[in-house]
Amino acid sequence: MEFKEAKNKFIQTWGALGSQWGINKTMAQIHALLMVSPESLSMEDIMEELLISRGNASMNLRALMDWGIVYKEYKSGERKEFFTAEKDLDELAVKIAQERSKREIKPALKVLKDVSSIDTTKSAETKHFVEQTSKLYDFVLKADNMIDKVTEFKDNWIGRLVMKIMK
Amino acid sequence: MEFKEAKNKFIQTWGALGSQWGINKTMAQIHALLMVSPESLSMEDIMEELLISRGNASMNLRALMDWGIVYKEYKSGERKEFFTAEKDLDELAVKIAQERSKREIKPALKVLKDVSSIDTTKSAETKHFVEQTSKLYDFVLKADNMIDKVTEFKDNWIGRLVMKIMK
DNA sequence: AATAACTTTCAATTATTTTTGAAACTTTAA
DNA sequence: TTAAAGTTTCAAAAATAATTGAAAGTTATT
Repeated sequence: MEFKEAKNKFIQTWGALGSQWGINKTMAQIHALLMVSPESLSMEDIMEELLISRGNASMNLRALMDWGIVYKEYKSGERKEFFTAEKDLDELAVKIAQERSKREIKPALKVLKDVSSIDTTKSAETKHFVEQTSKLYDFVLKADNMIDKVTEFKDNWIGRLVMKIMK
Repeated sequence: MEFKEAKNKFIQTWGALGSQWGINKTMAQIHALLMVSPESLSMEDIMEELLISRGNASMNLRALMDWGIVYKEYKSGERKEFFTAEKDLDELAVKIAQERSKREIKPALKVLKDVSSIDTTKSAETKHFVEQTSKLYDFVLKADNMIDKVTEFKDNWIGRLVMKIMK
């Protein structure tokens, strides 16, 4: 396998993985492309490499910047904007986790809290419902708190110890 | 808010969350419904409650059973099949994680390994590519190993200690 | 072995999401 | 201040994914 083929395979795979996880294909592909580009790329470069339209590139670059995992760069003497990806993978993981927590988990938690707070003096069915949704609330809250803790966690000694134990 | 409204809100929210994470809406809704049902439900019950077709119910129940998070039950005297959800949340989380690992992460890892193994004696661009994809391979492998370890992890003492530290 | 009860399959339809492309907008340089 | 270079927006089109429903397939009962 030579470079061009490997690069394309990587971009396609990353795109497919993204769409299985609720991130749109182009967004994941742009990110993949920027990850393996030693130099920052212009919108033109990206459109050309991925064969996508200007609008598509613009919208997905905006989304990636909103997620905080792609940055704009200005080159002196150049008028256009260049883009580059967050390449520190720990940083990347934390940002993605935080963003998804904020957008998806936090709102779901609110609903779980609400629905698990209904008056339970009624039927057995209601009791079971409240029981289950309360458990779910606790569980999701715990999982979500772990995300919040990861940033600090990966820097302290016991964290590193545990990482080691987990291989 | 009374029971019926709460139940509906829960099912809708869980369905929406599912589709943001690459699980189809109906599949997540059926699971949600079974989670809060004290009794196991027939396909008929599920169709009626979620207003979906027989085919849809059948296919998504099959998928949930493939994931190992919904089980068939037979009631004596009844000819039809009843369904019930895994209600132990730790068990649920582990099964979902394992399933997604098997279906999505493992194949992606294979690709990462392949593309990061190309001949690096060529251009600087190639060197950078191999460097980045190798890092990614190590990172994803580590994350995936953590999933494999969670089952045992949650049962042993240091695991519980760390859980406590993480609040 | 025929029939009734129930489940699965899958081509066609419907719904949802993504992408395009051209117009509107913004910024910079002359 | 104008025109060129570049970017964003968004309605319409295309692509993708989910759903239906009826026919085919199974299994249990008489």
